[in-house]
Amino acid sequence: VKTQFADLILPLAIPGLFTYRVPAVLNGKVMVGQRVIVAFGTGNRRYTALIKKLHEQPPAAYEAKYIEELLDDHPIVNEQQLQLWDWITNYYLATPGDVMNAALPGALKLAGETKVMLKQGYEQARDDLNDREYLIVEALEVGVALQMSEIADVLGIKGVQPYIKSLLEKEVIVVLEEVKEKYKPKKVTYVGLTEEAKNEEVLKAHFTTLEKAPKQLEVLMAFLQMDAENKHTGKVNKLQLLKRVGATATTLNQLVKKSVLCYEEEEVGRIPVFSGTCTDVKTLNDQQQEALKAIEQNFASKDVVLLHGVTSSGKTEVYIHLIEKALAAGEQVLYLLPEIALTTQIIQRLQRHFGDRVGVYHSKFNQNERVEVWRNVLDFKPGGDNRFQLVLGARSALFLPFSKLGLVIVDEEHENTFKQYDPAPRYHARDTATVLAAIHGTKVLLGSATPSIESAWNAQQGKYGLVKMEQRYGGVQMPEICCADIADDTKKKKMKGHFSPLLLEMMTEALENKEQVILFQNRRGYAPILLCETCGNSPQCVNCDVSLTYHKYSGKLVCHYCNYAINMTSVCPSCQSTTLNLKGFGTEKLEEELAIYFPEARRARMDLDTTRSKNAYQNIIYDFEQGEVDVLVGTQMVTKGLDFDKVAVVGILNADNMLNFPDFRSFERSFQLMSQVAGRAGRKQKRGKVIIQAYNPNHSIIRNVIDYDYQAMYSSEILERRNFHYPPFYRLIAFTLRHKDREQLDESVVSFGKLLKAGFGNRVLGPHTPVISRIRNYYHRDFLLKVERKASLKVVRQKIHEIITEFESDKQHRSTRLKVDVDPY
DNA sequence: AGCACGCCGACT
DNA sequence: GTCGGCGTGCTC
Repeated sequence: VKTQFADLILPLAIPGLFTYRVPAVLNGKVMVGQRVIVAFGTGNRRYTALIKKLHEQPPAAYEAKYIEELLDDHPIVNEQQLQLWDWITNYYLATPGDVMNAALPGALKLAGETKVMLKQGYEQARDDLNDREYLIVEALEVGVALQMSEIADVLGIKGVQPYIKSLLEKEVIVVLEEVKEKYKPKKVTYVGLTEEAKNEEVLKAHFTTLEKAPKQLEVLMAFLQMDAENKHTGKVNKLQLLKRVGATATTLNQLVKKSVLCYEEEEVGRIPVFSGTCTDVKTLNDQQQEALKAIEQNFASKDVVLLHGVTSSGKTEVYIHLIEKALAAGEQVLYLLPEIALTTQIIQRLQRHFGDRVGVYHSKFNQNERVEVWRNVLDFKPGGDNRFQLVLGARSALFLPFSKLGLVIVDEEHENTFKQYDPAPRYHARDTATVLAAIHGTKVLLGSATPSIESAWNAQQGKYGLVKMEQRYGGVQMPEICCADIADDTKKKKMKGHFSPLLLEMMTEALENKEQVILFQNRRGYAPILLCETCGNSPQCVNCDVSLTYHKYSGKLVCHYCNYAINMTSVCPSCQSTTLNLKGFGTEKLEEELAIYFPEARRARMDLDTTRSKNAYQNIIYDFEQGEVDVLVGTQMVTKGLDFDKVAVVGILNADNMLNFPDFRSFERSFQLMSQVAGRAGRKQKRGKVIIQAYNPNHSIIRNVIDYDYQAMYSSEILERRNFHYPPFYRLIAFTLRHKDREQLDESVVSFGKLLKAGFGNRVLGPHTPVISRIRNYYHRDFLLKVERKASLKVVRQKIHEIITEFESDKQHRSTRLKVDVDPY
């Protein structure tokens, strides 16, 4: 038998794979896609690695280490996934380890904890120890094994390694390499009759003896009753039983002690089983019917179809029909949504049709729940009755172990949250989804009311199919949008706080009619900055190059980049004068002004600060839905996933704010955001109103929003993009250099710039100092590379690799951090 | 990423 | 003198 070798992906940001030797006992048992435990690096730390390739070539240049343990009987990652991982690694210039880290749920990556404990007979070496070694021994004498970090705490220093090494040599301690399974199955305790009590005579006898213990008798009776209700399965949920009787576990334990009842544990899923009944899919109206037909026709010749349908045109119902067909064909479906649009509303709607076949996967799920979804998707059997055959998820759901995808839907396709910023791999879920679909030989449907310029362009070029839905469902009218000129209102002193007379009037009317209002302000906090009128200074973050933002509820000035915070002050820190003034405003301030002008209205605020806890977001939406709230103030979050019937007015407080954002996408994004919030207004009975407040009401984008003219926005943007070499005509790759020392950074920037320009000439823009030039004490500089869309990506990638290698080979730049972002958003 | 090795400043 | 800081190189 030949010795096997395995090329492994390690969960680290190191390029390439590592070859390990398969021990004889595992020969023939190992498979690609299984997890193994290996020692890696000088410290022999244990990692969970994944088998990428098996072969029989012993490495020539080094002696391979052995695989220590095989964790899975069957692969947990399939061939299609590995193909996708490869594509992401290459396209986004990431490492295999980066991709593995993004793809595998944390609980599947076992933590190798190095612990130490005292060795038998350590006392002999006791006199031979220095102070620190003695301290370690003393700490260990308590009897528990300690982690390296715990020992560091005991000593109060960082580098404990030398002492550990010395203690090992003196044979005072031993090292334990503990690899812990992180996933813990959830268990439920059931109660059943013991074998002897199943005999009727014995049970009768128990009844007699228990007459003196009425509470126990009551529990036993309840057990028998519940068992009968359960159709005599012989087991009853312990907690339910206790709840029914109002007894404590002590009573039940007595019965167990008397061998009447016994406990048994059973593993259960954490994800609740859908218990409602499924309803049939709804009949589609004419527009939906046509759209469905058009999508299917397009799928015959195109891999991707863009469904451009106005807000509440009934896109979801079209999706449901397509999903139905794919599921009926025994295939899996992936339905991607931006995180914030994944509300109970949409989940319940799909569950109503597809019941238990719906699975959900997003970032608010804990690690154990994620593993359960993963395993369920992995266990998919074509043609079987499968849980999680349809997965509704945020971008990371792309990485689930699908084996037979029949359809991928990317809803709200234009959303920039589909792009992962940090950490690597910096992938775009929409673009990755098209690759995933291709691997599975299936189709992608992109949906949006305001498609991204890229997708619209692809559709126009015939690369994607295009299907439109232009009417709102049920004949609901589009809201009337008007603009308030707040420059003029300010000049004439007609503004009340940040409210224009027009907005105030509309809100008053709506509230009088018991209708609801949504206010959109794309900035959280109370006021962005505190400005000193005397010296012009404003309190800055000590770690980042930004002004601190005032948060009234906490009485603090907070940095939105690193969370550094100081107490609010009434004295200028730089000139000691008391002429401090708050400039600009955020959601919190808006909510407060609301209390002044609409004291009667019930208010709620929805932004990052109010939705940190798991259910906060759902609760706010629920309250608003139930009419418990009259005015909802929020950031971007209010633009998504909300379908309300009573919203009469939507106010956009400061449109210029987003239009002036220094980014080539700011017009596109402003159009999308404004159109999306506007879509929240006016449902069944009445035409809604949208007020856009702006200093420049004649801005072309605002006009486009008012006229519902996507096409005009698209045309002018396409022109700009073509002229100034932006996507979709050019591919962008952003490079960011970071360093704690500004001079070192500048030196690196010069060298890197030279290399980049030597390779790509005038396609390189920069160096450029970002708006926030320092974050968490690191200074930043950017370069932007624009390459022609038709240029060979392989060649570009190769060149970039060479440039980076050359740059990093110069020791001078060792401590400069370089980040590469392909298709930055 | 994380660990070891090696070279320089502040304490006994 | 040494302890402990951090820059540099390597990991199958």
